[in-house]
Order: sequence, then C-alpha cells, then structure tokens
Amino acid sequence: MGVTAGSVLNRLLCDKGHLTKPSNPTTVKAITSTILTHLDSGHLPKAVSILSASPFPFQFSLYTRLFQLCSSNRAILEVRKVESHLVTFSPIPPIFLLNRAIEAYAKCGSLGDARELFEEMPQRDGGSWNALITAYSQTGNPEDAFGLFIKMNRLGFLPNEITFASVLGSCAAVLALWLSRQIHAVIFKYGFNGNVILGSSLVDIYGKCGVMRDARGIFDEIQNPNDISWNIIVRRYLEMGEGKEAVIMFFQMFVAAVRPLNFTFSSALVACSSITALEEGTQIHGAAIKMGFENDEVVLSSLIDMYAKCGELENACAIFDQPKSKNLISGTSIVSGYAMSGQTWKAREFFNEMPERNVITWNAMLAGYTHYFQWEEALNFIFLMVNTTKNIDQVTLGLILKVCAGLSDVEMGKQVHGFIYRHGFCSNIFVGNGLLDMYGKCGNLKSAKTVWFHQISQCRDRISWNALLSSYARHGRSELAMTIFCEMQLEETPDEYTFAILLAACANIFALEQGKQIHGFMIRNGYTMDSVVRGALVDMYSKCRSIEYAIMVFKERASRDVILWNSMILGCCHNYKGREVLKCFGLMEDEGIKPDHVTFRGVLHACTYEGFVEWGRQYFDSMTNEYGIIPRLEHYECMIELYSQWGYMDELEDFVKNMPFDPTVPMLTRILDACRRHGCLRLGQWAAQRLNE
DNA sequence: GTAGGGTTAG
Repeated sequence: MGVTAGSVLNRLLCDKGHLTKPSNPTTVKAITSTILTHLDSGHLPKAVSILSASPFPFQFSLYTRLFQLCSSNRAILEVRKVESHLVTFSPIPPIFLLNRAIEAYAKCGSLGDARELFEEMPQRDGGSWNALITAYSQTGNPEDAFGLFIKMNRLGFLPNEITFASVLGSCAAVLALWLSRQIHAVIFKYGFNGNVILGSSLVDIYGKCGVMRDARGIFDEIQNPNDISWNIIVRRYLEMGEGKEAVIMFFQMFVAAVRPLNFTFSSALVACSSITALEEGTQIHGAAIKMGFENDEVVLSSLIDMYAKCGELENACAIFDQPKSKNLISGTSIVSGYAMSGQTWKAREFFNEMPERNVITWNAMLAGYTHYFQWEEALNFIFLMVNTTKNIDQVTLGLILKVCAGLSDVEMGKQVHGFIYRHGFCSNIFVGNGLLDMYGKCGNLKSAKTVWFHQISQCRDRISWNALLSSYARHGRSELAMTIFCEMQLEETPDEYTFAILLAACANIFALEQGKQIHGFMIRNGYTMDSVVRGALVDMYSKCRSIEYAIMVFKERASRDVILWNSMILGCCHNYKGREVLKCFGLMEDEGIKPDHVTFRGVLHACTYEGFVEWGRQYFDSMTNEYGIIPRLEHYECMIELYSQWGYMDELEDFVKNMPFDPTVPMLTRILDACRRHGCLRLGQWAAQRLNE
C-alpha cells in the first residue's frame, strides 16, 4: 500500500495525458454494465477490481455509485482504488466527485485520507468544506469541526444549510449552548430559519441543554415539523422529566397528521409509565395497532412495559403471548412488573422459565424482593446470582447493600464494601450512596462518615445528603441532623424526602416548633404533600403531644393509604388514646384499606394499655384468620405484655407454650416478672429454667 | 449531492 489519496492525485495532476488513450465507446459501455451487475449482486470488491483493470475513464455517475456503496460497506480500500482510478483517467475530476470521495473516506472512518484529499485538491468549493466539516463532526471531533467552520468563513466560502447542520451536530455533541445561540442568530441572518432540519437540530440542542422553553419556542416556529422534529420534542420532554408534556405533544402529532416513528411511540409510552397514565397508554396502544405497528418489536416491548408498570399485568402478558413480542427485554419487563407489584412469587416463576436472562433481569427480580422487604428470599437470590452469573453491576451492588441494611448485617455490608473497593466501583455515586445508607441504617455512623468524606465527597448529590441526614436522625442525633441540613442547603435543594427525615428527627426530640416551621416552609414553597410526608407530619405532631394538629393533617385530604393510617394509629397510641385507635381501625376498614403488620402493632399496643384483653386476643387471631398476615416477633411480644400486665396467667402460659418459635430472653424475663407479681409458681419456674438454658 | 432524531428492560 503506502499509496494515499492525495499523493496519487498530485502526481497525476502534474503528469497526465499519456495515460488517457481514446477508448472504444462500446467497450466502456460493456464494462460499465458488467460492473453494475456485480454491484447489484453485492460484489463490490469484484466490481472495483474490474474498474481498476480498465485503463480509461467511466461516466461520473458510476463513480458516484461506487463511492456510495463503499461508504455503506465501510470499504476503505475500495474507496482508495476508486478515487485513484478517477483521478488517473479523468483529466479534470469534477469537484463534486472529489467531495463524494472525502465523504466516503469519512464514512469509512479514515479522517486522514479525507483530510489529505481535501488539502491536495487543486480547487475546492463550499461542498468540499461541508464534506470535511461533516467528516470531523461525525467522527467525534467537534472542536476541529468548529475550527474548520471559522476558517471557511474567513476564506470567504459562504456557509449553507448543510454547513450549519454539521456544526449544530457538533454543538449537540458537546452541549455548547452559548455557541449554539450564536449560530442560531447567524442562521436567522442568512434566512435559513424555515429549514426543518436546522430547526429540529436547534430543538435537539436546546432540549439537551435543558432549556425546554427555548426548545419549544423553536419547535413552534418550524413551519412543517416532520416525524423527526416531533420525535425530538417528545423525547426531550420525556428526558427532562416532563412526561405529561411528552404525551400531550405525542397526541398533537396526530392533529398535525404526521405519522409517528416507532421510536416516538416508544418515548410516548415510557412517558405514560412515568406519570402512570394508563388511559393515554391504552389509547396509544390503539393508535399503534391502527397505524400498522402491531408487529414492531420496539413498539410491542414498550407497550408491554407500559402495561406492566401501570400494574396491568394481564394486558402485558396478553401482548407478550403474541408471537412477535417474546424477547429478553419484554420478558424482563414482565418480571419487573410482577416483582414491583408485590407478586414476587409470580415474578420468580416467570423468571425461572425464561430461556435467557441478563444482569438487568436478575436485578429486576432482586429489586422486587428488596422493595417488599423479603430479605431472606433476597439473600438466597443473591447467592444464586453470584454462583450463576459473573455479571454484577452497580445496580446489583446497590440492591445487595439494601439487603445488608434491611438485615442490619454490617459484617456482610463490610464484605460488600471490600468487593466494591477491589472491583473499582468506588467512584460510582449510586454505589457510594448505597454504602453510606447501609452504614447509616446499621448504626455504624463512623463508617458512614468515612464513606462520606473519602468516597463521595467529590460527587455527592441530594441522595447522599439525605442518606447522611437520615443516618443521624435515625440514631438519635437529631440536633446534628438539623445542622447538617443547614450545610446541605448551601449546595442542594431539599426534596420531600429530606423533609420527611427532618420531621422524624423533630419527632424524636419533641421539637414541635421546628417541626411546625418545616411544615410551614413546605406549604409556602409548594412541596407536594404525599402520603410519606403527611405520615411524617402526623407522626411528628402526635409525638409532640399535638394530636389535634396530627388529626388535622390526617383529615386534610381524602387520599389515605395504609402508611398514613398507620401513622395516625400509632399517633393515637403515643397519646394513649386506645379507643381512638380501635375506632381508626374500623374506619380504615370502611375505606377499604387493608391493615398490615404495623397496624396490628398499634392495635395490640392500644389493647394492652386500655386493658382490652379479650379484644386483643381476638385481633391477634384475626391477623392470620382474616387478614392473612403472619404475626411477627413484635406481635408476640405485644401479646405477652398484654397477658402479663393484666394478670391473665393461664392464657399467658397457653400462649407462650404454643408459639411457633422459642421465646426470646426479653420475653422470658417479662414472663418471670409477671409470675412474681401475680404469684404463678409453675410458669415462673418454667421460665426461669428456660432462661438458665 | 451534501444535513437532523431515536433502540424499549433493573
């Protein structure tokens, strides 16, 4: 080899004429047709070798065709041969053909050849500059593209739409908002502002830079936005978290009678999931069928995921059962849908039957277990995962840390920390926050601090701050949490979660005034009062002995989930209002809210201090019989306390000896104490004996 | 004759 484009050209331009013998037109025609036949059957190298062996010029259109095919086949050697033939046998190769050659070199990834040819061209036009700028822009050299653009202007070549499109492409690659605005102005000056492609590119850049108002302004000025323009605006709204606007724009497309691309369907459906807009999603499903996308894999997968995320597992499965829908991605959507709706058992069944899985599938399953606090299952699944697949990523590690935190297993957490350190996941903010949270939840504040200062101080975000706050608040360091909150505000805007943590901190130290201030701050600044925040408020007010405020917050809005009811019930417990607890329990049932284990903790607690021994027993039995809730250790503790406190020693003995597990040390101590107080020798001796064991 | 967007799952 060693023969480069420019050198061939230069040599031949100095020394030509003797090579271009007059050729027989019929021969040229015959060879042209042979070459074309080879091209049609996909034999590019063969076609090019015939060309190279023919010492006479061909029609320019043949060279154009050849350059095109070389580009799409990324055949760099063939481009060199075709260019070499062109400049050898055509006395004055037209500039446009050499521009095609530059483009072909660029498409084959050889900027060097493109640049050399450009340098050695005897004459260049605007197209030559465009070709080179595009070459640099598309091969990931945006700065060089900008430089060429400036040079071109200095040399007096007028930029056209093509030039601007390439330069804007470079702007998008480096998110150069300021430069884009300037180019935008120049585009306007040259009168290209009606151009659909340039308009769409500007929408693209402004959207990527997060200035959606400007993006939308440009979009609205495009006279006839095409499918690509719409695709951009829908996608950008989605990426900026404005799912609702994305869906609205998608439906606007139909008004404008532009046929959506499958990708646009996909974006719109993701947007529907993000705002749980099932109705709109279903409408989009209908539109997809009507417009003939019923066999489009991307659209089908997106539909399955939308239904799964909106909790419509039956619909999701129905689509999945269609022949064209089954693939790894849609299968993972189904696993995730079951897992995140609490049906982890069904998710697992589906998971086990999948023909192939990847790390995302495994993570989806694990996420279900952790989301529903099924730590044992999660732990077993992690062992299975580690033994089956070597593929573990930062999401897996984050989930594993969540399991360590859930089990308060700091030893395992430390092992995971070691793994993270050894495998270079330290710089990952997701993993770093997971570590911080794990140490915080396990009560190891020292290690949490170490992670904070040494691992995530460079890249910490709001989640890191919240994790730090909550670890202090959770372990009785409420005042410190307040101080940290002040520091946090210097670099992050607090969110709803931050305030829920702070309210819990206030509740712990009975800081009613500060709690009220936070409540007021949230209202004034328009924060959403979701059920978590309202629960935290109810909890704070009731713990601060301000039960009237707690009830006010509780009643404020009609939507109440089990978490909020539990906050209210436990709030009543704190204020020793046992009858209200039982009243709440009844009202909750009337609203159709299913009680959970926390609810029963409150109810049993109320029965204990009110002395409703028989009711307490009935509520405890109803957990298994009526509500299908398996009583936990704390519920057994409640019952032991209930019987002990009110001297129901026979019931106590019967209850303790029928428990499905051995009584714990605190339980035995409590029983022994009750036996002393109420003079019950037999049970007392039994408990003492068990204690000694 | 050259130019723009997008690839669904944790």
